[in-house]
Amino acid sequence: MSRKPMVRPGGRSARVQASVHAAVHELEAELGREALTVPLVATRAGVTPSTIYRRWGDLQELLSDVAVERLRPETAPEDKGSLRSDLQAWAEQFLEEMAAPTGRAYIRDALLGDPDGSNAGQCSAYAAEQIDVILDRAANREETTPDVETVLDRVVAPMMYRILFRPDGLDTAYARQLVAGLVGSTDH
Amino acid sequence: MSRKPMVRPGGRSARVQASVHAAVHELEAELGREALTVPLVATRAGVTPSTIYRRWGDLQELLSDVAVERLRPETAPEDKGSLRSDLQAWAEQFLEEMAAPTGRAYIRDALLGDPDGSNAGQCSAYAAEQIDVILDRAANREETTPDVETVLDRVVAPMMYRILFRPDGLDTAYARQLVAGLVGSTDH
DNA sequence: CACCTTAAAGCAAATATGTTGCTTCAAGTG
DNA sequence: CACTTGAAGCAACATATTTGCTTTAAGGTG
Repeated sequence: MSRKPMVRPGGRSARVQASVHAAVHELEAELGREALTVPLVATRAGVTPSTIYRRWGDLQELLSDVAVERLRPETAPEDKGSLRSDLQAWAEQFLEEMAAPTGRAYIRDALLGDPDGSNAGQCSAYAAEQIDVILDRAANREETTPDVETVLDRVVAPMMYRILFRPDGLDTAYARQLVAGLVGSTDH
Repeated sequence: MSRKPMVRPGGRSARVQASVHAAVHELEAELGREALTVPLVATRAGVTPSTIYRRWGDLQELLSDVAVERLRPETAPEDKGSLRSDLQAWAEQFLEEMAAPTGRAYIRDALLGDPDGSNAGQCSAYAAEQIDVILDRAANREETTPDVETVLDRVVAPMMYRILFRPDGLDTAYARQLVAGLVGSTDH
């Protein structure tokens, strides 16, 4: 981790980090992502620009941090009673969130200001965690389950690919179809 | 297409575009991608910075253009005699090129400076074209073939996902395995 | 082939952003 | 309650970006 926080918790650094993140959120909401600049964020956060430059390097790395924070899932995936329906529900929600303009912007930001790939890795880890929960549940029900890597390849990757490279005509049916293709061919 | 060329071909604009692109290539080779700035590129290209700002908007959009140009495949995929071996050879080469540091940088650039997604779409279109050639050939041999979308989902997307989100431990075996999984389950 | 028309390029001044050395502050340590 | 130390503030400086206006040359017209 190049320049990341590693904050003395509770101290001044922590307060600065919090107010900078908050400023980004506010300004994104008020002016839109395009209008953000480091000096602007700094002013809103009540901090000098050089503080931001020294801690984050540049706007992209800051936005990348904020984006990853926002991409962290907030709730465990819902229990729908079977592997297939759990996965479908999760995939549909994932696609809905990520394919929306806001979601796409966060993904791009997370990827962009990420010299060493750690933020991108974090995003993938979040998805893997959620899938893990679903697969564990299925295993406890004695269902046959694919492994996490396979779900990433067959469900998450295609959705992400389309979100990033071919953003048109994505809908929840696509997510269902991917899951059906996987679970259908796995548990015969 | 927001601000793109739309050049009177052969005219001054075309020369400027060519010399700017050339300058980017030279400077990337000499100083590395990190060191590029608009004024630097402008000077090398023998052009004023405002020309670049007006035509491309900013450095990222310029680099995105250049990156897409470089991601264009140069040769048709090799004919290895069967769908499976054609796809495996193509996928291996694709993964090798794209997972290398240079390739990763181009993909990132292409995605990043791409407000409307047209450059990213172009990348995907390149892959689709190559796959199309392979599938046509296979169809002429009377092989059973998946459609292009399926190959994108099952082969290209997983490779891209890992390149972008989990760049570690990628090798050509992974590409082979993806193709085997697809062709195995398709032409039984 | 001279003469318009019109995008696009050049130029330069004004503005905004990013960088750096040095000073000051305050959280944790003995 | 000093003392140490990483992080923040400040200010001067260096670069990069934007903008209004002028000039150039490509392509069309009579």
